[in-house]
Amino acid sequence: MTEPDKRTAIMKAAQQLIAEHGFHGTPTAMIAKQANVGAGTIYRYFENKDELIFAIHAELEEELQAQMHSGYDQGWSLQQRFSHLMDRLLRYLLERPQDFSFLEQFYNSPFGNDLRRDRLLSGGSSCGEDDRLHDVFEAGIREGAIKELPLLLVHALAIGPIVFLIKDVHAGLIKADETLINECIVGCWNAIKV
Amino acid sequence: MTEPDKRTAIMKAAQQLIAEHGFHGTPTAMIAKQANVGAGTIYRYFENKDELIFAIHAELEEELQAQMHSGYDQGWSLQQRFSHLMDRLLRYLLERPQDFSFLEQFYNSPFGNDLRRDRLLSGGSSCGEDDRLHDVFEAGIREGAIKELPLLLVHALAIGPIVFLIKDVHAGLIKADETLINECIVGCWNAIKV
DNA sequence: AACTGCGGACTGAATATTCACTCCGCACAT
DNA sequence: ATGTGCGGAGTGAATATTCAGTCCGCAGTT
Repeated sequence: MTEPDKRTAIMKAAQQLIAEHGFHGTPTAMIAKQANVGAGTIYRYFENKDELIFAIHAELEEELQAQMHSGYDQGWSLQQRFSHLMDRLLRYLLERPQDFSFLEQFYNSPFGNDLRRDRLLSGGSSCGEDDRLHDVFEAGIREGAIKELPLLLVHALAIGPIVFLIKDVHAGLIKADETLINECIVGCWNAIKV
Repeated sequence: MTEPDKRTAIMKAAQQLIAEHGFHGTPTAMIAKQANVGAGTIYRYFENKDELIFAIHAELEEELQAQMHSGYDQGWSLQQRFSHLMDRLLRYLLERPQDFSFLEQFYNSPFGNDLRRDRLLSGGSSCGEDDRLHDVFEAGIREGAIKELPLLLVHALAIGPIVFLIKDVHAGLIKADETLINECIVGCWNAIKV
C-alpha cells in the first residue's frame, strides 16, 4: 500500500463507521482496524481525531459542490437553474446515505456550530451546500421571480424540506421515486416564488 | 429541598448542559454539580444517564404539544388551523433555544433513530411535533386544499423550513421579527397548497 | 550479484485520562 | 436507637494518544 492509500483508507473507514455509529460511538481503534492500519498510523496522517473529522467533512463538501455544479449552465432560465441544483443535491444525497449521515452529524454538533460561526465572520455563504444556489436566489429576487425575503429565509424554505425528506427516505419510511423528487422540488419552488 | 425538587433540578441542569455541550460533552459529574446534588443522587432518580435523557425528551415533547394545542380550535378553517399550529411551534422553539437544541440533538442521535423506528411500527405519527398537524394535512388533502402528496412529503415541506430558520436565528445570523415569522409560514403554506 | 547499513513509515502495547456508576458512612428525622 | 435520603470519594472499564521498537526497501560498497 503506497503512502496516500493509507490516508484514504483511514478516511474512508472513519467516514463509514462514524456515519453508522456517530462520532463518539467509533473509537480510533475501530477506525484503525477497519482501515487495516495500526492504531498509531492515524496520527501520522492526522493531528488528532478532530482533524480527521474535519478532513472528511471538507472532502465530502467539495464532492457535493462538484456534483451540484456538473452539467450546470449559467445560460439557463432561473427556474431551470434552481431545479437543476436542487435535483442534483437531492439525488446525490439520496443515493449516498453515508455521506448524508456524516454531514448531518457534523452540522448538528459543536463542529458544525463552530464552522457556521467562522463562515459568518469570514463573510462567505452561511452553509455548506452551495454558493451557486445563493446566486440563483439573489438573481431571482432581482428579477422579481422570487419573493423579496431575507436570503436565509429563502434558503430555509428551499433546503429545509430536502433535508427532512432525505431523512425519511433513508429511514425507510418512504420510497424516493421520480414523482416524489419532482413534487418536492416543485413544492420548494412554490414556497419561494412570487 | 424536598424530594421531587432534586429530580427537577437534575433534569433542568442536564437539559441546559446537554443543549450547550452535547450528550457526550456533559459528564454526569457536571450535571450533579450544576444541580447542586451529589454524583450518586442522580442514580436515585434515574436508572442511568440514558433514562435521564429519555425523561427530559418526554417532558419537552409534552410541553411542546401543550403549547401547540393551547388556544387551538377545531372549528377554524383549514388554513387558520395550519397557521396557528405552525405559528405556535415556531414561536415556542424560537424563544426556547435550549429546548430546541436538546430536541435537535436527541433526534439526530441513536436515541432519535430508535424512537423514529418505534413510532413507525406502532403506527403513530412519525415525528415528535404533533399529531394534530397531521390531522390538518389529511383533512386538507381530503378537502382539496392541500396537494395530494404523501403525508411525509407534506410534513417535510411544512416543517423543514421551520427547523432551518430556527437554527439560523439561534445562531444569530438573522433576527426573528413578526414579518419573518409570517413570511415563513406563508411560504410553507404555498409549498403544500393546491 | 551479494551484502551491509540506514532512514523512516508503520505498528500496537503501554499510558494517562475520562467517565458512568457504586457504595459506604453521615446527618437528620422519628 | 432505627431508618432514610443523600454525598462524594472510589472503581473499573473505555478511550485517545504516545513511543519504543520492527520492518521494508534502497543506496553504497565489495
